[in-house]
Amino acid sequence: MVTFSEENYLKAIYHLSKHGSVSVSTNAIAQRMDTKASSVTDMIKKLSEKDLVDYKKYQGVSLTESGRLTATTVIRKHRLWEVFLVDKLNFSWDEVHEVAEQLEHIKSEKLIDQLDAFLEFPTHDPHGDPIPDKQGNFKKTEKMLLSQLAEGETCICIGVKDSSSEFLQYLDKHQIALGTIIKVVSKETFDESMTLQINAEVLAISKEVSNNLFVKAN
Amino acid sequence: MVTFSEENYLKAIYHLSKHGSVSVSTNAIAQRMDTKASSVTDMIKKLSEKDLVDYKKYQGVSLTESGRLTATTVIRKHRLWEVFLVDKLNFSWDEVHEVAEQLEHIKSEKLIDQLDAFLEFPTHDPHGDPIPDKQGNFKKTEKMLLSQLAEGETCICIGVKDSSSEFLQYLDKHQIALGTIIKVVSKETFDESMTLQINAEVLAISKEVSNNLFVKAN
DNA sequence: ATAATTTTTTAGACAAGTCTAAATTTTAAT
DNA sequence: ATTAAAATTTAGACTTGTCTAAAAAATTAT
Repeated sequence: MVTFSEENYLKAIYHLSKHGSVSVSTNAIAQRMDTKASSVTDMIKKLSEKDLVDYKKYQGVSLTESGRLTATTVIRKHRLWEVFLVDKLNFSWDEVHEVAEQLEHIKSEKLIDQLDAFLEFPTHDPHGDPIPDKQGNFKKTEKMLLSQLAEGETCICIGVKDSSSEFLQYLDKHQIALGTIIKVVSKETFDESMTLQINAEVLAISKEVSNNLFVKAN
Repeated sequence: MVTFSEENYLKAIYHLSKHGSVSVSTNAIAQRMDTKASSVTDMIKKLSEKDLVDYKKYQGVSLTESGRLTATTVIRKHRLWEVFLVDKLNFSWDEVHEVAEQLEHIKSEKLIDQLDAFLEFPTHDPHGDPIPDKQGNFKKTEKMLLSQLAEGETCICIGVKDSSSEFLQYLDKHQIALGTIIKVVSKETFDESMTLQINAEVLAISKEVSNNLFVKAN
């Protein structure tokens, strides 16, 4: 039995860890969940006890396979309910979040399976975020160059085409690493330059950069 | 802010007190909620503090107007969700309760208003129980048992008294569902059996069946 | 490399909701 | 009207999830 609170922590860890890959700091979780670091430590211990996260003191946490599945199931439920609220109950896209935060914790596999069918197996929620399947898989998004993205799209850095040390140093300097989430804020047509948002920072890049960075669309 | 637990207590008190009129004993609540009398006393104090019940030590509790409205709102939500589960998500009558017990606590006035409209303002849940309006008023129901009808009368199936899965499966097998129109073709006095017309079919039933099917005379 | 700062954890506390066991009040029985 | 039985409440404890304040570890800066 996973409690509401535990589900919320797992969801937060999932989001902070870019789909459960990297490990997440106590403070990051506390900030995201608007709670205290000490509360996070307490909860992490419980999650660890239940084998939902891997945890070593002072080393941050990461989701176990079981924790990841729990998190994606909650996200799946949240997004399916959002579709329901918008498509069937005439909610506007900005009203759904609060209610979906409650509905996502309802426990019934049949409920969510039937809801999925009733909504005709939607692939994205009203905010455009993808809805994972029952196994927690998001539809395969393939490797592409950053330059291929359109304005507003978000992606994850998964590699470089040019692996010269100059380029790598450039990336390092601008805090772009493997797993970094990059959002394309704007894109100029005439020189193919872009403005990116990386964490809280804004960065302008040339086409030489965007043509040499492999990303995975979100 | 009323908690899930408080809502469950108010609902129990409402049901035990026949629509909030008479006062209810601690033990009766404990028995219905499958909890201990001491826990009930503790909770009653909290509810009394919040002016949801009137309470004098050793004298039992009764709902205040505010408590009654909270209780009927929960019952309204429960029953609307049951209709949703059966009508839209293909749940059978006997599967809905557990899930509705969770859904009834979701807090959103808009959600329940829109759900009501989406379901086209149902007056009864799948068990034939009436759905109160927003003010907590139940529509005067002419609900009766099929066995009370005379030969030649027609009615609409609105619910079951016996909700065992055996009975529900029997009904299912013979194409009797919510909203099914039933005509009493003949009625035997000696064993109270009946012959019904359902759609184009004719069906003979025993008094065990007619005594457990709620209908609304047409 | 040591000191200063930040992050994380621990210790101890609190509210909600529950429990057991004991005390108190009410009700029923003689 | 007393006594026995039943119902109810109190007292003290436990769990979950949170907090503050202090201690410990890790990181950063000098």
